[in-house]
Amino acid sequence: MSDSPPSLDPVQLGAYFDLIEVTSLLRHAVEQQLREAGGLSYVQFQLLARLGDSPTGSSRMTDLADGVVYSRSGLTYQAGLLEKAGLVVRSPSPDDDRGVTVTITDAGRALLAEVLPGHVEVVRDLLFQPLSRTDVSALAGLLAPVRDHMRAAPPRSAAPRRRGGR
Amino acid sequence: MSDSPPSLDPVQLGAYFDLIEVTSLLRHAVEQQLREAGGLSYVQFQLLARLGDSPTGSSRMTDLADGVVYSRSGLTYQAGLLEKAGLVVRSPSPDDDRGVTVTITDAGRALLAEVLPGHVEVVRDLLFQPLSRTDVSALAGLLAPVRDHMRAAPPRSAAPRRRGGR
DNA sequence: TATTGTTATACTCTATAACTATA
DNA sequence: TATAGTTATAGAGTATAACAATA
Repeated sequence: MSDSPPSLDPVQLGAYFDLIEVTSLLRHAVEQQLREAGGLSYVQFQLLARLGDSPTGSSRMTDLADGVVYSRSGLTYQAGLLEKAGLVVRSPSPDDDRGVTVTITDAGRALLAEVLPGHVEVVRDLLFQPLSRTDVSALAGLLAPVRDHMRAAPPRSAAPRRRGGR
Repeated sequence: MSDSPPSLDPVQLGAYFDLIEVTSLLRHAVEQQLREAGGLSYVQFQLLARLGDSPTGSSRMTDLADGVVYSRSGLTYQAGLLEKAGLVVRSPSPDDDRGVTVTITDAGRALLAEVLPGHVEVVRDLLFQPLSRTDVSALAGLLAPVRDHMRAAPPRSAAPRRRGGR
């Protein structure tokens, strides 16, 4: 089961630990802000933000699930919550009768707008404050290839049978 | 409520999104590996790893809770699970009769050893594969100050009244 | 037959508040 | 009075499997 060096070198280890710690703390802080400012979980915020970014303000369930790394049923659950709160609407997809199109409502946009400044503030104060402009560019440059690599490579052990990557 | 520029610049935004996406995917993959290889959640793995790293193999509850960003009761819950599984033992602290010392057992160390290679493999394949040695150094160099900054700065909006940072 | 989405269900995790015991 | 830890409890989130409807 182990056919490779059993450990990471110290620098890798440090980078890995710091990455985990930094994002844990950031996530924690952001979730708290979102909860207090708009009663939103991070996933709900991501869904709203994604819809808000879309030019049409809508998206199909499957595309949303793929984008947010989520199970189907989990998305149905969250979409149900958002719909109950009046932040999105679900309607049958025009081209595919099996599909469901989720659309952000005006109330959804309003809540997004209300929550965003605080969100941005937390991210800036916590993540970017100790980084120079150059640092941020460097960070972005390092993360982009990793992101692309991860998107391309399914977890190997997981069922690569289904679709893109679950 | 908003007294600052409402958005991040595009480079910051990209870095932020990529950071979230990368760690989400990494976390997902790692959690799956840990679950399959040893029936451990990520938090449980973190606790075991922390104890395994300690020279004595033990730690006080409070120190563990602080380290893993956790509520007291949450740690009690997890420690209970680990103890029930025979991976750790809890005993009264020698110096402070209020305290509880958690110690990793041989079985805990064995499980850790069994799970670690696969864990390392996932991290290497997913996170480090597209990064050169120099890249990793640069990443570590960027994350370290952020980590220190976050450790130092409590979420501001949260109650800074209690202890370190909840 | 494959895909979309929902439902039912069961489980894990996390946090809050109340409580006990020791410093 | 303050701190360490536990307990009770309640709620949110997640995933799996079975299902209905359409492609």
